[in-house]
Amino acid sequence: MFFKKPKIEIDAREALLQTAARLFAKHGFEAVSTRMLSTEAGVNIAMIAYYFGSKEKLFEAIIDERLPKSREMLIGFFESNLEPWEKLSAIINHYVERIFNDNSFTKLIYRELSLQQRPAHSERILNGILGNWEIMSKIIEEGQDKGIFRKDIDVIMTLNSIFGTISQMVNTPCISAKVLQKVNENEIFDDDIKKRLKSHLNQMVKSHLLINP
Amino acid sequence: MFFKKPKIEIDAREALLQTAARLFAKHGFEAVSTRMLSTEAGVNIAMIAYYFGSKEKLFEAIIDERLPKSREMLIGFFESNLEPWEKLSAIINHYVERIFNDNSFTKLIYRELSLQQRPAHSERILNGILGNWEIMSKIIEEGQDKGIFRKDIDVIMTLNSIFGTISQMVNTPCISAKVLQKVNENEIFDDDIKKRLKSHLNQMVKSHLLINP
DNA sequence: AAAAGTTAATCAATCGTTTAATTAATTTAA
DNA sequence: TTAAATTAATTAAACGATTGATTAACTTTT
Repeated sequence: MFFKKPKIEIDAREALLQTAARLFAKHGFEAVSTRMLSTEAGVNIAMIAYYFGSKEKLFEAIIDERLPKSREMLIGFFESNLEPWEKLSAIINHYVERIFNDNSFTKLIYRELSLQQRPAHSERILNGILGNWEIMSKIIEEGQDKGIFRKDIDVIMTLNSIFGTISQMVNTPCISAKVLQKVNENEIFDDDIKKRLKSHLNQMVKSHLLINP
Repeated sequence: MFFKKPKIEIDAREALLQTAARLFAKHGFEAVSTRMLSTEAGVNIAMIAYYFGSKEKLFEAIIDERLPKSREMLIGFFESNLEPWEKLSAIINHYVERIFNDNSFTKLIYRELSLQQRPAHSERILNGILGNWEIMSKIIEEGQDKGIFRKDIDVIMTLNSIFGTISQMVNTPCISAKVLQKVNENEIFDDDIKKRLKSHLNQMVKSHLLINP
């Protein structure tokens, strides 16, 4: 044989992780049965316990795998030599890009925080998010120290608005879809809307933060 | 007998409606069993089927009861003789007041829209919200026509930010609580934070919308 | 007497998890 | 290099528990 058989199939563990992230985001943790999950992933139901211990620990594995990536991005911009506003703008654009590419994980963690049913999950997620907010806060404070940003703004509430705007698009795209008269909810996540969201967020935060917009 | 025995106890139907709204908001629809619900409401489990037909129809009854109230408030401000900005500001303040008073219903409908598991529910909720957004849009357009509001802003994205900011506080108060170093999540919903949220939203939307802020 | 409301018990279905048996892959020993 | 031994991976079947819903008997109200 000249060519090895290409290994297209991913292993059971990875299949479970990916399928679970997608299904949990779509239907919610409780609504996804272990049977539905294992069938969709194309593996035996016992593989959940074998690789993760339980359905709940599978959820935690998803969180632990994806949360750290967000932090790396933020630190990258934070430590760059961009001006404060450029840093903030770059981060906003990066977040928008990400959720338009794949919003399942964001949907997942926001709903988990909203429910607060599983303290272990919430704790993990909260610690991750807290670190991100601290970095964002520092950037805004940096801009204030440099005399570029207004000092009479509420930093935490401003972050609430930035992430609130984004999560509104992630968690209830059906509203925007209906208002924009799209037939299908997924039509929301196209290049046109992405551009509009970026432009709007930048414009709004800019006029809110900058002393000389 | 001079005095009738005061009827303090609410009937089974009302007890189920109130308890269900609270529990669904806290734990999610799937996580609330009919046994947990009926026990908490202090009625027999069979009362759910007797009064509503099923657990799902009980959910729909909650929606149909509360959604119309939101519309009345909006129309009231819309038809008032306030200036566009005053209308918008009053509505924002009203929404903030409401969620700080009781956020369970808001939490409920946002999670339902996020999940989109039960199309009948989503449809009901969406129609209600769509009407609200249309009224808000008209107010903004009214301000634009009067030359008070900027014309180069994205109306729908602006509404996304307003409601996104509010729903961020409703759905993930734990983030704000952690950032603001509150011990308990519920400490977020106090008068201080309410004032801050109102002030921030007004300030941000004002500088975003008004030509002469 | 009729209707409305309420009860405890039970229904089949599904839940997450576990078991014991079997196959596949890897390591060890000759 | 080969065969045996060991470990890892996977399977179908079953576990007890819980799910939403229903039944028929009973009590209260009209």
